[in-house]
Amino acid sequence: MQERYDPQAIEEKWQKIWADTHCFEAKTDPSKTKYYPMIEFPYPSGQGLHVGHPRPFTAMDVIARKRRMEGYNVLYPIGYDAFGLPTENYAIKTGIHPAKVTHDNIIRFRSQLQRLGYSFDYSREVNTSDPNYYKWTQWIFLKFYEKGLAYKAEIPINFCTSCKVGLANEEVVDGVCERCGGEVIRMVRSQWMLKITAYAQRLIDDLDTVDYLEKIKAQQINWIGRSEGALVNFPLAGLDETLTVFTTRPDTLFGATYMVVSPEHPLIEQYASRISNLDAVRAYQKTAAAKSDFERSELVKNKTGVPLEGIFAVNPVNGEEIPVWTSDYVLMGYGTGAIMAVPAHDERDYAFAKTFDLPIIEVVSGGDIETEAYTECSHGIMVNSGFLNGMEVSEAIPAIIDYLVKEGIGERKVNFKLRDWVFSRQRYWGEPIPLVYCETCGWVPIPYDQLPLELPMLDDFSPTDDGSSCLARAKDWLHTTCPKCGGPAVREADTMPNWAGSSWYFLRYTDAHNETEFASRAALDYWTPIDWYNGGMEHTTLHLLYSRFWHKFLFDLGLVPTSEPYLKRTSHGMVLGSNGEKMSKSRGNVVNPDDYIPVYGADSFRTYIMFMGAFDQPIPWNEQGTRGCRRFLDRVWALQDMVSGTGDTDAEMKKKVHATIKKVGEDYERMKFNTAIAAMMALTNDFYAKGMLTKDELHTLVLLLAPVAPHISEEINEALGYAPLHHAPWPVYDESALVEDEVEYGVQINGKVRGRVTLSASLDAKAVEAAALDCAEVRPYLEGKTVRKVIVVKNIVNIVVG
RNA sequence: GCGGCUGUGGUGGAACGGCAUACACAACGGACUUAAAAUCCGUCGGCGAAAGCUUGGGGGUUCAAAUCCCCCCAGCCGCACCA
Repeated sequence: MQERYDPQAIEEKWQKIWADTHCFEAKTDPSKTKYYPMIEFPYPSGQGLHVGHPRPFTAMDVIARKRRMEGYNVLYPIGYDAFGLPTENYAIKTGIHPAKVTHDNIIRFRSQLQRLGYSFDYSREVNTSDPNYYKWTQWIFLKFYEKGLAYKAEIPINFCTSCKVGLANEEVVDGVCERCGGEVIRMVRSQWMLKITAYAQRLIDDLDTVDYLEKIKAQQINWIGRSEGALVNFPLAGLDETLTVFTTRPDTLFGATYMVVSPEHPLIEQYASRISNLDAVRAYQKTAAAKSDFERSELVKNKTGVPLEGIFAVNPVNGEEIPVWTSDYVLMGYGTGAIMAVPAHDERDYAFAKTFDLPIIEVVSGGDIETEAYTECSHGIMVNSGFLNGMEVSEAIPAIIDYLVKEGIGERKVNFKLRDWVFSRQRYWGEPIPLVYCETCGWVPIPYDQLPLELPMLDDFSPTDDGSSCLARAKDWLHTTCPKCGGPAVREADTMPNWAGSSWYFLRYTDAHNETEFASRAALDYWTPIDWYNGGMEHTTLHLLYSRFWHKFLFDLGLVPTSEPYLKRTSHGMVLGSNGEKMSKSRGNVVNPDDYIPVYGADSFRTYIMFMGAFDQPIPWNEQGTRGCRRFLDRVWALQDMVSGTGDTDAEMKKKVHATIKKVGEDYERMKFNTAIAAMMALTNDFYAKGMLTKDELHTLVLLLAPVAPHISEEINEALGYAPLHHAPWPVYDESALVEDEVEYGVQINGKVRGRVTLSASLDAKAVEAAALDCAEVRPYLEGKTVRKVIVVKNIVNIVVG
């Protein structure tokens, strides 16, 4: 008689064995086939792990453990994305140094992870805020600088006029500062940028070479936002100057009745003296500056704007003079910051023209421009458009572009929504940007052999009055000498964004302790690319794109062996609070796994987090379910007392066992963890119904269960007398055991199931059809009707009558 | 607003275009117990008198639709300085 299932004792025992034997520490060994699964490393927040973390961690632990059982050399690493805003804000509030806060949080995270029994290789941990790590982040940044892909630009930041601090978008709530409710303005600062747009086309094209979920590819493609069109130059009346616009619809050029420039467009400053209503324009610019791009495009229905009185443009194809307006629905960051407005065929322009009573000229027939813009863009017929008249839109586009090129008034242009990456933050808790500014030499990089450029130790982390990070107050650190000329120089006081360290951490895992390179070529050649990367859908556009960009850059320098970092990318749904809302401290609905492990055990917790719902869908936390999974593991444990004999109980049970092997293996690969667990529950129920099982059958069950609930599986496996199962072979099903000799057919009349017949599997379709027609349950439905057609497919017979 | 996704019993969910509701949770009944808990065994979607109807609503494709297409409604995620 086995003792009662005691998860605490079992889990402690096996976690110690795994740690003592270093069995999950990966060894670079080219004689073995590697497998590199990865999760997104966590941000070590002060709240510790919440129940959302274990969902992806457990999922990939299942994959990692299954791969080991399949004989692969597995690297399943873990690290900490440790720079960032919450830690810095906590430091400002408490005066405790962020490095200390981070250190303590990481200790807590690690112990929580270990208690969940993950098969991480803790010997390769990375911490992005460790100088030995960010030395290489800085090194890569200098490579970007060296290749001309890091540059300075004037970009607005959110600035709280009351606390005098630059704010993240997230800290601006309803247009005011989240902390003090003060007014937030957009203040232009000179910031470092990374030229991700240089890689836009390759970031789209290379998606064809990787196995990402289609929705992830779609998100990336839409975010990059490639569109083909033309640049068109509009001369300004009476000035030796043209206003250039980007348009995807050059075919509608004859319908352009006015132009709009963004409130930040340099044209306004350049010709300020000619604008007769300058006060109104200035006032409008000020209002627009307070809004984010997001707010601007959101308020699409109520269009606002001001004409630039005194400035007119000339439509280059028909010589018409048209007014120039400024409006905040035109964004400086997209295209040229100016548009030609064709209200008849663009919804935003239509709304604007209606608001300000501007002319609307139809140039594509087929719509009703009295009521709405007609935006059909392929088969409409051109009208009121000179030489384009009579063409379909699809013909008119190349025709007008040829004309523009020939006349020297425009050119073909591919445009991307993707913008270059603003890489400066006015913060303390980030990687220092390793450049100095010298009056004589300009921006000068710090020599590679002087990296890392460490953050200076400070006591006060609050920002300075002008919005610079507190580094600007560390005078001893800030003032230095120019590495080039030896003259006085000032360090860059901005730091890098949190995204920097997470853009290459997967490379460091392959060789985490290397002091002379970010990773050795041998380690990179063996371990990269990552075979399977799972993460949140919320990282699909930014982190995923940024890290692919860095990887391609390193590939171009010959520093990594592949142009894509991840072969496969999947995503998990968020675990919501029990009220169905996103878990957050402010909502008070955060659930911590620490509350459940002592009560139910880590295995029950892991099983439930995988069982609770479809892995790719969001799901509210529900404590009750953990109890159900504990009940399941109790029942598995108690199977030990029902073991009798070896081999198969009987042919019927053999079929069930092998069907379960097949189902569980396939479902793990498809990330259908919930149905894999349901299948193991069902098999367990079958053993109970039978009242017995063999030793081999129990062994098979614990092998299947091991990736999800490794501790209890090891314990039962050991009690059965087998060697530890974390490298035991994954069970193989016997196809011949699955063959059914009878099939139950559902018999439908016109698609509705009316009866069923059980027939030998060897019968052909004709015989099945005859048996179905003769079935007692369906005969009444056939009386007085003509059988028009009978379809026999799989285990369905559909009889069409009329 | 733009982009992506989701909608099935009291609840979480299952279902290569092929018998809707597997597996659990909750509830209820029984056994065991002085009793309770635990455990084990069992019942369990709704409406309709019935034929039947029923996968957010409406249309379509198909022999067959939760699944594919179109429109609508509701909700979730992201939107570039949260990570």
